[in-house]
Amino acid sequence: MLKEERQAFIMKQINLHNKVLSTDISAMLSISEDTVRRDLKEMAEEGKVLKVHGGAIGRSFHYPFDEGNSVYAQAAKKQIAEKTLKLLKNDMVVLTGGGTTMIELAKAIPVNLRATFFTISPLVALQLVEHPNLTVITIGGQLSRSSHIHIGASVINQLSEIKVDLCLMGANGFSIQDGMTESDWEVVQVKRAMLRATNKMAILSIAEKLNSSQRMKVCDLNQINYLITELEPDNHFLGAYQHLDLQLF
Amino acid sequence: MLKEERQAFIMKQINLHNKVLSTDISAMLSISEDTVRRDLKEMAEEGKVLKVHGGAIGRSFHYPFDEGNSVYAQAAKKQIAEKTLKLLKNDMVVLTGGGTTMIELAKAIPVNLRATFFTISPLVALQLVEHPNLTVITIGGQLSRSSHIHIGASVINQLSEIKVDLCLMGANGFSIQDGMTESDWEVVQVKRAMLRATNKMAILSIAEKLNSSQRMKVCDLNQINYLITELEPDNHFLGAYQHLDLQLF
DNA sequence: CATTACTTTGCGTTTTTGTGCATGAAAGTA
DNA sequence: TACTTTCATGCACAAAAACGCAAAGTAATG
Repeated sequence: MLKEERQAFIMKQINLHNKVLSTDISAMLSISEDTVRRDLKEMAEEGKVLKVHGGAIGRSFHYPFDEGNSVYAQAAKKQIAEKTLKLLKNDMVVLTGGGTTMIELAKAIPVNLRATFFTISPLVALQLVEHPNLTVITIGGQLSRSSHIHIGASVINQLSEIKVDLCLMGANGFSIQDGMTESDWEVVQVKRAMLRATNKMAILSIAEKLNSSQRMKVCDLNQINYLITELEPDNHFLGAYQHLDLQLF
Repeated sequence: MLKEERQAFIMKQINLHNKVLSTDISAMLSISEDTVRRDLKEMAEEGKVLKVHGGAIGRSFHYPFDEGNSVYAQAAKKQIAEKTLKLLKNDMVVLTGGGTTMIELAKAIPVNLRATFFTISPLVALQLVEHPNLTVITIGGQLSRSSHIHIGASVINQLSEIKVDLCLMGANGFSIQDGMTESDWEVVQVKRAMLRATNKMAILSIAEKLNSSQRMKVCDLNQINYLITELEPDNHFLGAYQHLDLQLF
């Protein structure tokens, strides 16, 4: 049997079932597992499949929307993501919100981090689950059309039943006078519930959003433990926040 | 024997079997393998065949993987999606699984449909929420790395609390003998819970997956109300399913 | 017809490629 | 932790390809 035939067969199986086990292919084609593994390795190098322990899975599931890097201030958000990594330790339980900054963080997480992530954002969940050592749990509920996060009573209810080490979220409005603010009532409810579900709260925000306010208050600044921006902590722009009981990154 | 003759013969064999082995041709025509190799090399340079170690394969063989949209059998899946639309009525409550076919369905839903969709797939949820008149509710839980759907006890628990009009899901294995089958135990559990949560069950599957079985059984065919494939209902390939208490589309 | 130039073919040798097996390392699992 | 499965690596062997070369065939020309 030709190598190409075998690989075509494997490809077909993957397209059909989204995954193959080396042992299965080996049995089906009566060839050694070594050969299968070498085929999978080759196909993986060509980008046709994703090799995993025990076999391979299709690549088509690899998140279709993430092409086209049209994220606003992406460079800054990547910087923020890098800084945030310092807060993440092995075996932590983390809760995250949504937003493009959080997506950047999800991408930036090192592959060897072993942790559990709760998230209310399906996008973040899909990004996180690409990491082999993360357990990803989506807090489900009604999906908000505008913010692409889960909202509603069911989300708040589920959040009331967990307690995590660290919560990461973005901020819509953030200022000394008004604390953390939002424009959407539903989102406010969810963020408050997230606040109650965590020991430590970190806000990831580009500096541009600081000193701005929205209509509805989420919480006071004293409830925030960490503030992570793309600026250096001693930047004069952050002056107003440097004396607070709030760690800058 | 003339070179043209030989190459015509080789071409015929390739059209017939999609591949040739150098040794076979050599034996059949009583010429040296070198000559065959040289012929194949020449034909490959003209683009007539694809030369591989051990022989050659038809052009149509290797190509399909590289070209086009990376979703397997997307045309068929779009057809399935179109047919499925007939089952959807305004104000319905629908539950969906995951998979590329379901994504295609989510894309194909008309903008004016007003309905509520529960789904265990974050990808499907994100696609559905683009439609202005749909309410989208994600059944959250642990996100499966391999299938990108939510699995686990929490999912099953949430499913036990809802009752929907129609459930749409894909099938990994589907046959008269074994019913609907899956290869992943967790997925089996979730699918069974989905079955319990719905009044009507529709299976969306490309015909290629019919008459194939996986290791674990989800349910018998009599629990399925609709089977939607890309084929016409009276297609002879579906013969075995035409007499069942199961509506074909 | 003979000569020349060129192409095709087969054969022997060397290189490359593909496959299976053994071993120890790594990853996953109970 | 201990145990099993899977993986990577090196090795041996076989199959196939590439290469050079010589023999045989082909065509053109004087």
